[in-house]
Amino acid sequence: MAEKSESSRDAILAAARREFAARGYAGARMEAIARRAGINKAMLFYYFSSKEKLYQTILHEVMSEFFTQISGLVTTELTPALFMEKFPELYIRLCADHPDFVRIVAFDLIHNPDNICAVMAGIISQMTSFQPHPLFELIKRWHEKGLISEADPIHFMMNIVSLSIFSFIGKPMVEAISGIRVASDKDFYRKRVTSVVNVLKQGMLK
Amino acid sequence: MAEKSESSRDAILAAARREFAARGYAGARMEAIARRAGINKAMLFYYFSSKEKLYQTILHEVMSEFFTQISGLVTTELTPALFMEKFPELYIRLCADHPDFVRIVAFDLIHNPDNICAVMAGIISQMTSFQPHPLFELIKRWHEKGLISEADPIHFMMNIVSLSIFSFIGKPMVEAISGIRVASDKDFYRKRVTSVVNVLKQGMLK
DNA sequence: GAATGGTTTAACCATATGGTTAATATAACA
DNA sequence: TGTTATATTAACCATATGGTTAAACCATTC
Repeated sequence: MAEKSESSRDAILAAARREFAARGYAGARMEAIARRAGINKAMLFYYFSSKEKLYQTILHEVMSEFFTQISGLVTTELTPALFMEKFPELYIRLCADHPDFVRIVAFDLIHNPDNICAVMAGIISQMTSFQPHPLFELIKRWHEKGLISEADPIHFMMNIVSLSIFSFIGKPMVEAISGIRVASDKDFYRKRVTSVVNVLKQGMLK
Repeated sequence: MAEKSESSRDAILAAARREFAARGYAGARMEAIARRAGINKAMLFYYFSSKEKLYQTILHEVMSEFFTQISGLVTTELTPALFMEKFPELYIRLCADHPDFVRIVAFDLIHNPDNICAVMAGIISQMTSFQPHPLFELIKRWHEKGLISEADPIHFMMNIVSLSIFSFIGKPMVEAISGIRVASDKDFYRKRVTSVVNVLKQGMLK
């Protein structure tokens, strides 16, 4: 019985993730989530008392996954060069493997930044393995030692994150404008990593 | 009377732009648009026969503005260095001046890429002053001449566009993670331009 | 000043949608 | 086997929402 209940809950979460990713919060339909999960709509409200609550659960799940993965990076003996290699590598793979996550987070960043920022802050404060402040201090020291050219850690990170993530949102746009369609997504993202790492190391390493 | 009609139409368009940007297509309410425009809801349907049509009008308007501005760039005698300076400069200013535009386009890129790509393609094909294919050919030639390090024009453009646009979506995220709040948006985006231009020129120019 | 044509409104309508209820099925356990 | 707690469903409900209608308003023209 516990099994059945678990499978229902999981089915709901999986279906909800897809639906929210595909249509955004306002566009998502509880009915559609139920159908996708192969259950009755009333079940949704049995397991999750409201649309809002279901959404927050998903959001939390998604963000946790991301931060857990990233925390693995920062523990290493970090050099700027290593960081600029490993971060895009990890981030681009992560986004490519979980396209739904990117859409959900991006949507919330655009339309509900306060909420998602609160969720992030909550997750970070609960994690013992990853605290961002030391990372930003480290970046500052890298510049003081003359290892990197960008003095402001915010812009340093922004450059890395931009190059890593944006293609997942902007790819269709660049394709539409250029008229060039990338042949295979897998190849595209592999090439993306090398291009990003090159630009970063050449562009920000002193 | 023509004045009054024009002002109603314009009021609707302005209100719709704000509402769609704030809540996305599905979350936007025709009622709310009417209220924001200071008119009756029925007026919306008098001027724009449906929500979908109103949205498409906005989308078209927004994209046209963008492409018109960008077309001004490409006509110049273009060198890679010049391009890497002027493009981020223009793009970041444009996005900072029209935050609604960014949100609308980003939303559609995430949830409805086919539609917005079709709109883009339509606008480009109608413009005589900007055709992207020659630009992409030019980029290819820059690499053949040994002026830039990235061989693939798609990734070359992707790097430039990513660095220019992403901060408008990701700023709250980086702020939340770092715990650092940027003091003034104006200063932030000015610094953003210099940081981006530095990375690009150092990172992609040979 | 009445006819004309675009503009504006209040009052409606049909339907979609988040959410509820009361009853049933099912497994576990005493 | 009867009791209990959880899981599941069909049928509802209230409200929100995109869209409509018919009448009024107003400026212009004849």
